[in-house]
Amino acid sequence: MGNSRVTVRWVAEKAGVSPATVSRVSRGSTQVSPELRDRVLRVIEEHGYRPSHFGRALAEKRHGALGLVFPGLSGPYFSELIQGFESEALETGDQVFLLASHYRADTDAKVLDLAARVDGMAIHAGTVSEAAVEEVARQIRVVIMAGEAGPAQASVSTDNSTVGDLTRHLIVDHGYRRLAFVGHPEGSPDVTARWLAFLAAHREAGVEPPADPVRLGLAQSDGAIAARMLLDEGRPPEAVVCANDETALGLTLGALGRGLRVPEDIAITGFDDMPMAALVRPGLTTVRQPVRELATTTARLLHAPLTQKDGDTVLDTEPVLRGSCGCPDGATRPTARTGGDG
Amino acid sequence: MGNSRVTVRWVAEKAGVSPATVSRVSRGSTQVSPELRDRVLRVIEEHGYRPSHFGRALAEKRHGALGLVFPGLSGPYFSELIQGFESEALETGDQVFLLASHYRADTDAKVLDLAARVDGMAIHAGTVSEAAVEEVARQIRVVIMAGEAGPAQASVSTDNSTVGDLTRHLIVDHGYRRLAFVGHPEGSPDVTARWLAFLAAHREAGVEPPADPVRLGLAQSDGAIAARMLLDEGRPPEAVVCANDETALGLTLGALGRGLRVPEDIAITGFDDMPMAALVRPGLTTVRQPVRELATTTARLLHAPLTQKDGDTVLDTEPVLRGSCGCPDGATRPTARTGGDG
DNA sequence: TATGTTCCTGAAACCGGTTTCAAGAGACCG
DNA sequence: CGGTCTCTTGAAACCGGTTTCAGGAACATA
Repeated sequence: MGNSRVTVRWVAEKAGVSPATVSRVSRGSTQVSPELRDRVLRVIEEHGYRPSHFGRALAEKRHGALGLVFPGLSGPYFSELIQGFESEALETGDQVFLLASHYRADTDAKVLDLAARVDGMAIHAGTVSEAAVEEVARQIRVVIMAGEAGPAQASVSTDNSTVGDLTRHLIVDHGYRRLAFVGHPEGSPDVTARWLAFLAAHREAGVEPPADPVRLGLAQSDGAIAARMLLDEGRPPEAVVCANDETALGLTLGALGRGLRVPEDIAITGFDDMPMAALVRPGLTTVRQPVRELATTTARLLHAPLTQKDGDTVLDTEPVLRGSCGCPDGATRPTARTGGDG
Repeated sequence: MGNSRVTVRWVAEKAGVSPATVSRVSRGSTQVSPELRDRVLRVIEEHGYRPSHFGRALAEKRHGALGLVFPGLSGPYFSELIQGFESEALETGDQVFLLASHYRADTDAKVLDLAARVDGMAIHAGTVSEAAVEEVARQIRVVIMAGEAGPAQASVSTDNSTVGDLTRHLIVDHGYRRLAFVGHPEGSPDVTARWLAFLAAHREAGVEPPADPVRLGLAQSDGAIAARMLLDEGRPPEAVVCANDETALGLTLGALGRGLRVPEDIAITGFDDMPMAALVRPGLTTVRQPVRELATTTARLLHAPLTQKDGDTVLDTEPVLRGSCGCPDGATRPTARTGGDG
């Protein structure tokens, strides 16, 4: 029934009206008399007429769709990101098209292709080349998530400096001196900022930081690999700051599986405050970031008028102290930047 | 530069040719003389002309895109699924549009909307209502992944009966008598089949199965919740068969965090053989399924001619024995269905 | 009755591509 | 030199909607 044979003109003829009237009925315009409306609706119903997306988009000069580009889908971070973005797009009746780069080389081409099918695009920082972003921004509105934007785009990100607070907490409040950092600073702007905050906190506290981070990805399996690298060698660190919760949990699993105790033998922290962080024992000390707000803000910016000056929005984050850093499993705030009270 | 102002006709006038010629050049037809081709290419290059997706799709009556619908993005299973699907679609020059349902109620509407923008759609079983699938199948070609298809669609799935082999292995080879199953059979056809295989193996071995499964989702956090439900009560099971690796790892984390040993205090198995399964200690006993092949087969079916009789494809799976069930951490095959050799 | 409003409707143009078809130019053949 | 064939090119139709614009009917007002 719902065949592609049925077009406006076909329905029009069948109902004995003009294509204009069919169009008006199908878009719900009030400018049609009740009798004609009924007649048209009956034909539409009976033959399962659905306006072609082709024709409508061409005539309206808009797709009614937004693009969302991000690196991969491991874990709840992107899941939350996507859900937030979609719920906001729902408000404006837009469809969302997802594009996961998987860090593949042909991502730029796909993004360009996608740009021809959507009205605006949100791009997670670090997934697409700068040149491709510029090119897309030339055609449609672009917002960068979790990173800085070029002059032509807006951006929304979260405050990564809280990793510095967490690091200070480990050094000052718990007295750890030999820390490690798991994450690949060159891999994404977020990790870069977290690594720099980690270093800055060491400098401030007068403690020698590790020469290099443990350069691994953000998946849980990377945390398991980190466990092998850090725990199977001579002298494990006292505390490990992970770039996100995923790796922190992978590392925890590796430590426990090796018979180590957390935090007595090794303290571990993450970033994101994903649901698992509160469910594991001991609870994972981490940083809570408003992922959903990041997504909804981005979606809203994509709908703002093009003329508006956007600038870069930075959302607040906060430390969440649980058992894995050595705190009792009820959270408190870490030592403030100006002075320490143990 | 790359303004939307530049259309075929505009470029044509600028280059002193007809729109037909511009179209021919832009699609790479050989039926154009070198001089004209050069002239047109120069104008295209200079003004950044990009054929409107609207117009092209309307004229060609195809979108050059496939839809992929699945419930969520937790973990590597869907990541692998998506990558496999995309790599196959790349072969045919198709764009892939992802739609994650997140088990939300408005998924049917989104799927219908998506159906108007793609040439074919792969739908992961259990994400969309039967009625919506039928409706979509009426408009475009549909393939069901990981579940059974209605009469109008094809399907590709993997063999879940291997969970029975694994269960038998736990009962016969390791002598466990009190087993639990973590997963929600009503949630997806895959879990249904795994739960039934779990029950069948009990019946076959003459061992009393648990009255009910532990009805939880497929995320790692569900495994952590299962740990709370199974381990904090009076009498924990000797072995737990989890519906997938994610939950198995969440459960493992919960068990280790409570000071239990795996497999001495509790044996645990999963399904998927994701990368983490081999990285944790002890290694996770699980079932390997060809997720990538599942995806590529699906994508290929979407391109097959519409007239072809499709039927349902079932891909093989195999058990992978590691330390978490009690085996030594080098894998062997479990007891065959006909007889046991301990 | 003449005039002015308001409301409804359809003809036609338009969105931006592709493709068919026929015409014109030039090459080849007898 | 006339006829046929091949190659290149542009005019025009087409894909399936939306929207402008003007005409006609019904109704109100003077």
